[in-house]
Amino acid sequence: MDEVLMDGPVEKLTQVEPEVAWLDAQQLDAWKQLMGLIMTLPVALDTQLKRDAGLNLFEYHVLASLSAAPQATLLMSDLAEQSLGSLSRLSHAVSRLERAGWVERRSCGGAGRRTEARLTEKGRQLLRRTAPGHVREARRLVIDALTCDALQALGEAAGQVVAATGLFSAELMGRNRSGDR
Amino acid sequence: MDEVLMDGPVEKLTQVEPEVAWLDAQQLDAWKQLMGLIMTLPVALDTQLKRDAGLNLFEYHVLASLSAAPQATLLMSDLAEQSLGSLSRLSHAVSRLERAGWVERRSCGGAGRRTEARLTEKGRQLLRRTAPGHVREARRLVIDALTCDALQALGEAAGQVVAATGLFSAELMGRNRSGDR
DNA sequence: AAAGATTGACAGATCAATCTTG
DNA sequence: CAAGATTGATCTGTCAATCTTT
Repeated sequence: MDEVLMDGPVEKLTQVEPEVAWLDAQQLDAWKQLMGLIMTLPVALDTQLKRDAGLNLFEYHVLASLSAAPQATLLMSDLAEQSLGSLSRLSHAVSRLERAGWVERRSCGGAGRRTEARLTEKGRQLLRRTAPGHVREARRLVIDALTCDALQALGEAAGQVVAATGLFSAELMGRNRSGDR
Repeated sequence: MDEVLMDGPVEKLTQVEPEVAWLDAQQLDAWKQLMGLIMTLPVALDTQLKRDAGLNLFEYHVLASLSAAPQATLLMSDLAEQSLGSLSRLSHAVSRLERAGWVERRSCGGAGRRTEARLTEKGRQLLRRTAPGHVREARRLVIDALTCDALQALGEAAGQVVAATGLFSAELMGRNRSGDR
């Protein structure tokens, strides 16, 4: 079985492509496991949350980010960063959450069309009810499935990948380097 | 800033919930990095593939799985497993790929409504053109962003998470345990 | 005009229902 | 009828265009 996934086509490339180094067997194996993770874990987490609370993972993150903020309130653009999503994705999500009565919007002064989102009491209650089941799933799939060291290593590596994408500010994800604070 | 994400609400639970152990600071940090990874990496890979080849990551996996199979042909249900997706998701995806002329369906005898998918020559060419850019992105974001050891650790951990979800057969993901074969 | 946010059209995923063949 | 696959409705995310406020 000649894999033509990441170790390259069998035939020589005659492309303009500036020569890529294909992956060796070890790298390829790690890559496949990682693809398994990203195709699998979000689905599993979404499924549990949707079943038990009618939320998806992103919406959960939105509620959780708000609940952690002073006044349970955050500017939309800050909330987007905290929740690891685009502003557009957030805006749609908040519309849904607002419709359900879990979040409220409030436009506030300042440059641009500044808007704050606030977690309602009803939203806080939902989160309180939902968190235990979510944590249980997190433990089952990840935390308790790995040794302490393996979990640390996973976290470290994940952090470096996120940094490499450049999609979210380093400070946001920060606070994990060994022994600080 | 009292986080109410995974370390639990500040107030005591008065739920029927059978007591969950909240995450400690280290676990929480690893979890957050992991969430960063799964919200971030698929988006980055999809973006590159869509821009350069009009494919998303799942469709790429479908083509790649076929190209690695004998006769570049696979039963739909086997292809779904190989590509890490549901049968329904696959069916929709193959319809698109077929419309574009990259894959062909062919119903074949046997129990149920057995159908084989085959990579066309045109599909193989697309994959050949597309692979280098995808590998380059994989290197940039993951392979070359980590030390060799960190990558191995990431792969190992990812494999165990996939196993914990139970979503894909162990044999499928297998072949990575230390030193076998 | 620039920052901040929303919108609508469209592509893709999921779920439940349905179809097909042995 | 059971295994295998498809379908359609519905929901979510993305992208580009647009709106609003300073």
